[in-house]
This record gives sequence, structure tokens and C-alpha cells, in this order.
Amino acid sequence: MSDLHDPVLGWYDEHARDLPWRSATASAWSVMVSEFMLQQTPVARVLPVHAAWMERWPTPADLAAESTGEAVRMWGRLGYPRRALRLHAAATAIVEQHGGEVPAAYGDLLALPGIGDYTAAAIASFAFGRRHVVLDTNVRRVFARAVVGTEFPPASVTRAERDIATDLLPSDDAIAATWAVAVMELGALVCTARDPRCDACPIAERCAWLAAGRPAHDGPPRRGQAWDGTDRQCRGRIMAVLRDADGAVHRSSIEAVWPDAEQRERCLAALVADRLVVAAGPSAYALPS
DNA sequence: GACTCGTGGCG
DNA sequence: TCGCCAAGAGT
Repeated sequence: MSDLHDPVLGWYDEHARDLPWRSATASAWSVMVSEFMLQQTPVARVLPVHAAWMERWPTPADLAAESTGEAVRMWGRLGYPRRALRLHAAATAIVEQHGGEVPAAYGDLLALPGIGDYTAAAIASFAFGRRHVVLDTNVRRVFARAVVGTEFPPASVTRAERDIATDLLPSDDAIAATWAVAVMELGALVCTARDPRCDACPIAERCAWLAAGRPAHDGPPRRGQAWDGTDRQCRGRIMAVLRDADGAVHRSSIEAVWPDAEQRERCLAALVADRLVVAAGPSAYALPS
């Protein structure tokens, strides 16, 4: 299995994108901000927001000193704005519990809001060069194809996947960290979900899926995410109104973007419960101050 | 495990 | 056109 290392590492050395959070001078905070923003969000959309964010809040303390509403506003249209809330909460915890420095230990990272197994391993690995299994959707797809021989990984992370990733993880910390980002990059650029570029793949000769003739996914159909008319669409409309306003907005402005009163009120209440929105008077709402 | 939670680009 | 998908986490 370890004969995958050299080709992947060599390919990465030649083809890695020059992303800001990968620069030699990038801070751990920059890496952490990028990981929050990249959760379920493509790199191209993260780039400008990450740059603006780091310009305005170069350290965790800078963000922690701001209101959560400003964090949500700066988050812009990245989606899943609760991530902005969690990033703000994580920055606050870093100031209060870690002297303002992003912790390097996986366990300390995992304890922060908005950080799960993937993000904790990613920050420890990418920002601090530590040896961790970094299992994201890209890595899972690469291993599913190259090692298992299936087009896609299971719906949720399995023990078998973790075992494969653990077996393949180089023993040296620094090499393991590069390996982690290299496999992820291979999944993002070559071993893509749709239309993979096997002709450009450094491990094509060792890929079980390619050797099997690229068999199509046969498991249960992977259900897509409904959107039209959902609460998420409704919440998004409401958040857009509040983001684009200077201060509080009258409820009539919110009513204008979602005709279904029952759903609108339910979503508004949920947004308030989530602390993404606060009531600003009897019939006005705003981002939290 | 199954659901929920935004947004927009691409084939 | 429209379904699929993008460096997941929390409940």
C-alpha cells in the first residue's frame, strides 16, 4: 500500500494549488478560519471571504472582541451562517482558555465549538505538522476508488475506512501532514466526484476502481438536498435581508421575501433561537450586536 | 444513523 | 434545464 506515497507526494509537489492558508507564513488562525469556511463550501467561494476576514481579524482575539453579528455579516453568502457563530465562539474560547493562541493538540481543538473530527485533525496536521488521519469527502473518495474499488465511499465514515487511512498514514509527522493534504488535493483536482481525470492521476496504475473498469455506484441512491420551498431557503432569504441592512429592519421587509406566513414565522423564531437574529423592538429584527 | 443547516456553479 | 455536489458539525 505504501507504494501510493511517492507518486501522490510527487504529484502534490508539482500540482498543489497556491492557496493563502497553505503559504509558509500562514498562521494557525488562518488555517483554522479556512477550515471553518471550507466546510461544505468550495474553495473558489471561500478565497475572497477568507482574505477579508484575515484582514479585519488577524488573530482570534480580534474576532472575539467583535460582535457575533459582525461575524455573520462578514460571512456574507458563504452559507450555513451558524459556522460564523461557531467560529466566533471558538475564537472566544481560544482567548479565554488558550491565551489567544490556536491550540495544537487534537483534543483541545475538538473541544472547540464548530470543530469535529475532521477539522480538529486538519488543523493539527496542516497548521502544526502533526500526524493525524484526516478524513474528508475527498480523501474518502480517493481511498474508496484506489483501495476499495468502488466509485464512492459509504454514506457515513466506517471503521473500515478509518483502518485504511490509518494503515496508509506515513509514520513521520511531517510526511504524514503533507500526505494528508496531498491526498485531499488529489481528490479535489483529479479524483473528482464527477468526471474523474484518471488519465492525469499519479496512482492510476494502482487504482482498484480503474482496474475494475470504473464500475458505477451500485449502493442505495444518494439522496440530494431538497431546496425549493425549504426552511433553509426561507432562513437564507431572511438572513440576506438582515445582512444587507445597516441596522434593524421592520418585519415588513422580512415578510416581503417569504409569502408563507406560517413558515416565515417559524423560521424567524428558529433563527432567533439559534442566535443568528435578535428582536430589535416589537416589530423589528437585526443581526446580534 | 438520520436529519438539519445555505449557497451557487457546473455538466 | 436541473440534479448533483462542495475541506462537516450538531442534534
